[in-house]
Amino acid sequence: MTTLPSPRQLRYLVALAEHGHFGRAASACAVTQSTLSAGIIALEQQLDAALLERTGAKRPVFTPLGLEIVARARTALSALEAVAETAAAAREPLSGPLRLGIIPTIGPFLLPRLMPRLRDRFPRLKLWLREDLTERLVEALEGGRLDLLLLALPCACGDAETEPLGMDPFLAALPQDHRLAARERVPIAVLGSERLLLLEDGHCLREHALDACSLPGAAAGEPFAATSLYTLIQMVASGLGVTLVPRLAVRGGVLAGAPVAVRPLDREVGRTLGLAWRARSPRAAEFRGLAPTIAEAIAAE
Amino acid sequence: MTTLPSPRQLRYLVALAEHGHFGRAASACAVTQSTLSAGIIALEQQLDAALLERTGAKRPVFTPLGLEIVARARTALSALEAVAETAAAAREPLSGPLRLGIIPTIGPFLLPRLMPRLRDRFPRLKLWLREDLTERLVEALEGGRLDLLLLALPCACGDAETEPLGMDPFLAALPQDHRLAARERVPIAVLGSERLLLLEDGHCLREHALDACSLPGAAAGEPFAATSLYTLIQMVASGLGVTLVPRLAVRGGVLAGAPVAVRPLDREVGRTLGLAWRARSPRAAEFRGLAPTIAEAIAAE
DNA sequence: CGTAGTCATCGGATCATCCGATGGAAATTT
DNA sequence: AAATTTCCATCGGATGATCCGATGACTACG
Repeated sequence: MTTLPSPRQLRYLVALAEHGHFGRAASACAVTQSTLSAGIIALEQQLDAALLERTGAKRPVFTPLGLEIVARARTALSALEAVAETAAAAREPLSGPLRLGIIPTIGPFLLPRLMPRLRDRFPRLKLWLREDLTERLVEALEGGRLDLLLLALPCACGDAETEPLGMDPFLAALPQDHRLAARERVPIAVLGSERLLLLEDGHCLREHALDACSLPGAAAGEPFAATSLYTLIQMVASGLGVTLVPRLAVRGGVLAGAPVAVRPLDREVGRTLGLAWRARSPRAAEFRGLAPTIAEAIAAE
Repeated sequence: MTTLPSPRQLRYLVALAEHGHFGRAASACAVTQSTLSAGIIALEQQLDAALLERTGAKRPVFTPLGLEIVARARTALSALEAVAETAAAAREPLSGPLRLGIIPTIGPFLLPRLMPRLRDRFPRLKLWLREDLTERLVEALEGGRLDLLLLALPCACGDAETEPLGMDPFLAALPQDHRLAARERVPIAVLGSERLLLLEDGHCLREHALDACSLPGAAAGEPFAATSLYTLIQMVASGLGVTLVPRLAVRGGVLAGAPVAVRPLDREVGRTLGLAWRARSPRAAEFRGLAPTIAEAIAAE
């Protein structure tokens, strides 16, 4: 059985790598510079490895091995944190800080109904919200800067674990005087011959809507891409074309009195909303426990 | 910044889970029972979590949370070990114990040429060999019981990292008096109408050979599956049918004087031999350094 | 009722870690 | 060129964590 490096010393090393300065790294660890310096030296002795180039340079310079060790130290430290977090999560589930990422085509429309429910059922939960495109949210999730994502499935979310929450059907949004507005339901087939407006690239809603209509991506005229669902609706109201909006957004008030008619499609298509989290997160069980409440908010009128 | 659990106490906990007995776990950790007991209690207090059911039972019983914590403690400990191992590997690369798994259609034929080369170039390397089917080797690799695999690609080796070492072409093996033995090269197309003998299920060589001939798996008569390349050759010698053998095995002496003719095929097909290791292994760089030597042994006459 | 087995607790010794002060080298200023 | 500043390494002494051996408490079993 080999002797394991001390987590404290690993923390010193990681802090030193982050700050590039003994003194600042020391105060970040709430110890004196001498302690941190001695800790690094002791670590180098225990590992029998040169981590820093001791050339008397102004700033500490890491050897290649040193950088490698720093990377492994980071993962070891977060694995240790996971032990403590698992215990903390079991102590009082669904409490404490939770960093939630939401895509822009869900957030503004769902949160007004979701937040009161969450405050009601999990009063000790402290939600930190961040709204961004799927791709960036997934990056932040994998980087550990977010704990949980609320987005539209399927998505390229790597090795994250996902849980579907419910269907969000698409509705056709038309200018009020459009000839199709007279019909009870809009056939998907005719959309291909209309001027179909979409969100700009990067919004998953764009791809999901095209998929739903079985249209190729190129069919969408690029100059008419909107930057948000609100502006998209305004464009429809101006008679520039038609679009698909998620029912969630309509219920969330995206129309806001604009002269736009929404009609169901002749075949129910839509997107599936879902949660995503790091598969190895100590709080995975908690997140699953959150799902019913969110699903309820999605299904609510 | 949260307070991290002590690795020592985590080790106590894991040992207790493994031995199910305070005294034996303690001696496994080279401490007294009292130390281990106190360590577990201190860990429970620091985590503020009940890990054991303290019912005065004969054997320690873990709570569900306790088992979860044990699992996370294991990964945290191995992450810490990885730090130390990275330093050790950098100190003297390609030395120390290396647990190598090899599939049966490579091992007996390559090792006689490989081992002297390894002893020559890496005299401090201590090889532990295990021969088994691909599937079990991959299991052992992921379970940490093996460090490195030598097998035929492509294989379902999960998230392991692989490095190709070289091509091992297939040759047709025929009874010496077989009519095809008179030809310089054997056309792949005619093999479908011959009685094709293969290794039994589980050997990757079986699938790779069928793939090479673009034959469906069902085409192989099950009653004629052999358990090793040696017995397969004996079956060919007895006139039961024909087969494909890797050139590596022929050069390794699999024929052993049997009345069997080997002929190249009309199109060069074969399998790719390669190495596989856990992507996060601290010794990944070492393993890559091993590849040229093995490739040389494969390519050698 | 006594014995064996097992885990928890206690007192005292030991060792790792920490801090403040100081040393010494390089960069910067005067 | 000398003085000053900045920065990292080292030292001595205080503190706290960890360890051990002995002992206590509980259960199981004959």
